Amino acid sequence: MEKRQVILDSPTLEEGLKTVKLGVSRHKTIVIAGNCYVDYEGRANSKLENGERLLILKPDGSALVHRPRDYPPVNWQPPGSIYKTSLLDERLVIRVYRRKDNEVMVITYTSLIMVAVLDLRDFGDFNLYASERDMQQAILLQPSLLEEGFQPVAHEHSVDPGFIDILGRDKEGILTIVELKRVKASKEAVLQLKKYMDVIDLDPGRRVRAILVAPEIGKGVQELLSSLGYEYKEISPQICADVIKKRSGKVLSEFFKL
Amino acid sequence: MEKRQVILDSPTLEEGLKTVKLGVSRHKTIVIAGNCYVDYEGRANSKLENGERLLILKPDGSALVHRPRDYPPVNWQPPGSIYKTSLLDERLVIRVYRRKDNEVMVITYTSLIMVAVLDLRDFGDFNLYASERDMQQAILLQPSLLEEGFQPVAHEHSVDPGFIDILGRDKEGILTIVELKRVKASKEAVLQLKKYMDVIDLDPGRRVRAILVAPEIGKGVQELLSSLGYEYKEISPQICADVIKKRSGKVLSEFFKL
DNA sequence: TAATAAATGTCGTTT
DNA sequence: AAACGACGTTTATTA
Repeated sequence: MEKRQVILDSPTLEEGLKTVKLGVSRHKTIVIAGNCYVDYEGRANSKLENGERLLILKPDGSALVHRPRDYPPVNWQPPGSIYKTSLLDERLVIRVYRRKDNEVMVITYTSLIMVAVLDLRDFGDFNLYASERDMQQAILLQPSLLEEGFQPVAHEHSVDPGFIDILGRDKEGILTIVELKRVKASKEAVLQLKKYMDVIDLDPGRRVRAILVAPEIGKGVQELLSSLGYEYKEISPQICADVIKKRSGKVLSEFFKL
Repeated sequence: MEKRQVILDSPTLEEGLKTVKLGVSRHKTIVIAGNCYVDYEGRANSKLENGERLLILKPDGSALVHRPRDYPPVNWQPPGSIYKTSLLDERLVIRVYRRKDNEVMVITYTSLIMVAVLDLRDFGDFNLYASERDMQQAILLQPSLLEEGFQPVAHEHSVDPGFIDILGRDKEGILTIVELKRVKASKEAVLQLKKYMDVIDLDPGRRVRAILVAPEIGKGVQELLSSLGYEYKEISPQICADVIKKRSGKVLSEFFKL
């Protein structure tokens, strides 16, 4: 079996160029380390002076320049970019161009520490739990999570300004609007809820409840919420994830009983 | 001079473990490629099934798992995480723990394509131009950019709900509130402006102008703006960046005249 | 294409 | 520590 990667330790710029060109043409994932500077022009402009960084070029046209610190890349291009490599004035120049926003990022290497062309095969599933979507699912599966007697009527109910996360009726039959947040509720969340109430709660003769669901709420936000006559219910996304897991398990075990 | 990097092509898990441990203890930047699965538990939970990915471990405790596609990492930890590597059941396990939020990401490699321990030296300056801050600076340097006769009075003026980007007087001496956006103005931007007007424009006998500055504005947003009696002025962050560049040049040349 | 909201958002600043 | 807004935010969803 032929080798699926080419890894060069301290290559010359010429060797690096040749290998990068090969990797780009074959749509491989390329990792480059070396001394470089980076110029970016597009929605903004930036200049990164000389230093040693990692560059990752992916087959889908996304590119990342990483310093040896920080979580976000210092410079980047989202997917769909086009790579052009060349040797100019004793420098390896990698131009990453993105048509959208007419953006260009140019990485200029003056010396190379490593060039790796990798053929990464990745078809594994990725699943994320405890998202806002999961909170919605959990309450739809087990409405008592919100409160006893709650009955969902609709979810993602389209109203003028957007979508109501959950629309339902409480045990008294009163129309109830539910807004979900997977993180501490902000003033924004209350305003979002208000926006929906402004179009739903038009008839003064009919009472409508508004409930903000979140794992946490600030004092000021709670005050704003109360001043509008809205309510807060503490539910964490993790608990929702657990509910889904249990319910799925139950569904599965019930399936096996058949 | 001793080599500043260790690069292994298709190492065994044992070799990989040894090299990664060395790199971690010496606070190097580590790049690993290989077949792995990833589990994350913290603010949310996730499971990434088997596949070939890149892992980057930085000396500051930030960690990134990159698939061969997409701009964002599929899994990650922000700076401040702690690495623990071990060999378990014929698998190289890298545990990345972050005290904040009690988050843990576990990458389990079943085979290795590459392990690179790099000593990246990076002290280069990074500068970004055409930020919202730059727009503020440009208008303060050259107020006519906003409109003829405009006179800034204050910037980042603290009022109850936050900070007014620029506060000034127009050529008639009328108090003017300016809100800056470096991207297309959204409804949010108008509401932000309204928030400030609600506390500034209290005296009906005194006229106060509100101007939203942005490179672009949507039709609906323009309507909302107009309905409130506010104004829109088109200015791009790029033009502001140019003004700053020119002005700095002018200041510099004036400096040399002395 | 435009608008809107979510994100394991992250990151800085200011109270 | 908490709140708030910027970010080259990116990304997905929906009208």
